[in-house]
Amino acid sequence: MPAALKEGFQQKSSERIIFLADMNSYFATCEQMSNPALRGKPIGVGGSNLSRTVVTAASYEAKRYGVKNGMSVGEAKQLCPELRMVTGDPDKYFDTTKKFLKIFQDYTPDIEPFSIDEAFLDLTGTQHLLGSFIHIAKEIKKRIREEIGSLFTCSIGISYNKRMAKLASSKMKPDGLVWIKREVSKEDLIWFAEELGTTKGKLISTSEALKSSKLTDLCGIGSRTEENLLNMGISTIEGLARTPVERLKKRFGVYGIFLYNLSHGEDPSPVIPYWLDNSYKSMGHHYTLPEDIHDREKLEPILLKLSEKIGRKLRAYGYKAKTVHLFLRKNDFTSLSQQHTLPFYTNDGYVIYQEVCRILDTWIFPEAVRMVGIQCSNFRRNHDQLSLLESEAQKERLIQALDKINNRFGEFTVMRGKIMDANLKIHVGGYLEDKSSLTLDLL
DNA sequence: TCTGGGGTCCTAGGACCC
DNA sequence: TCTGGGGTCCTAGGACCC
Repeated sequence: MPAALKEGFQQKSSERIIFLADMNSYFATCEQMSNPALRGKPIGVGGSNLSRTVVTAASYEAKRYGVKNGMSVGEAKQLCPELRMVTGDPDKYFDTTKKFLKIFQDYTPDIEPFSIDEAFLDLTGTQHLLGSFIHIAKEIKKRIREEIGSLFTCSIGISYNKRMAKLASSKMKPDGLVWIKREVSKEDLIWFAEELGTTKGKLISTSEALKSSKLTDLCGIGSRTEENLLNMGISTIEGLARTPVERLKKRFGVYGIFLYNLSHGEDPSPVIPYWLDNSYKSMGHHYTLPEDIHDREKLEPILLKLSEKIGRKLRAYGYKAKTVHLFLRKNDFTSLSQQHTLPFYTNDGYVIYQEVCRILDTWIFPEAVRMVGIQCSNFRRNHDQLSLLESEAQKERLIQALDKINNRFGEFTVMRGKIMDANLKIHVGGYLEDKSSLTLDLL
């Protein structure tokens, strides 16, 4: 092996090196780690109401039966009768996410979390410091197993831009290590095999990778765009790549240029480190009702609960919001949706709730509601912790007190009277609608 | 087999201001 | 009284991701 090759590929100096690390069957593995009884078993993680949910994440044991993420529980159980459904616990997953991001930090500060279970790493220019990229990828895999949990595996895709790295990571699941390079020589293949050792992985060229992929395998092309392309007579990535960019621009606008680039394996978008942009643009909660609701009175306590939850999240992250968005899904899957912008910013769940009610006032209440969602947007950073007005200040102090209690004892230890009426959760206490006085009735 | 819950970005049209 | 054009804010809706 020539010494020059040992150093790695002859990358053009302008070429970037991007990793996408994707945790495999993430939620399911988190559940199997925290509950040994679930290990080695086909499980699915779903929403709070397991009869009206979909499988958010299936364990690999379940995937072997053909269970896929996004499948309804009924369908999944047909494929795999012994499938065990577990209600998801976002806080638990988020804690684990923080752990693997911390591992990544040892290799580069340029980390862009892409979702709760995957992140882009820009390793451009770090090779001489850290050794070959294959070595880094192998080490990351090893450390995740050793430091976070033996069941955790991740697929790592390496390429010269984000979307190709993403495609690479999807080419071998679970636990794969795939590099997509513009061109692959015989020497490259030999070097790669040697570096890889016993680790599962492969090296493929861009053209090979694109040829073996469907349009929707590319991150950024969903079913609607696929349909639209099909109507234009484009059914493959090759077909898309042959289409004049002008035609795509005419049909899709700016998005057309993105599609054109994508079909050629190009994606100029930078890795944006989390420390440059960790801001939220919106926060919300959706809730699929255990049973359809037919009248407004039954829905109100749930709306209040969702509003309070958003308020707490806004406060936790130091935001105030100005726009409130209400969304109802009827049992026939049509929906009602409206947004209102307030003349001021708020992080008070009750204010959000009141605005939701004002929207509701303008609607004829549907016959049967299946799902309800509230979303807040139009944020401002909440620098002034306490308002100047004394009544406002009092309200804010109360909210802070509630937050403290909730943070200590878990969500909804303290709830407003109305939430208790809803009988949604075991309640320990409540406080009166008169927000100037805090009354805790501890049972 | 009836389809969850958390987000992101973009476009287009209307209101309003200067 | 009529008119143009730019900028911003707001709402609705559509697409995408995991």
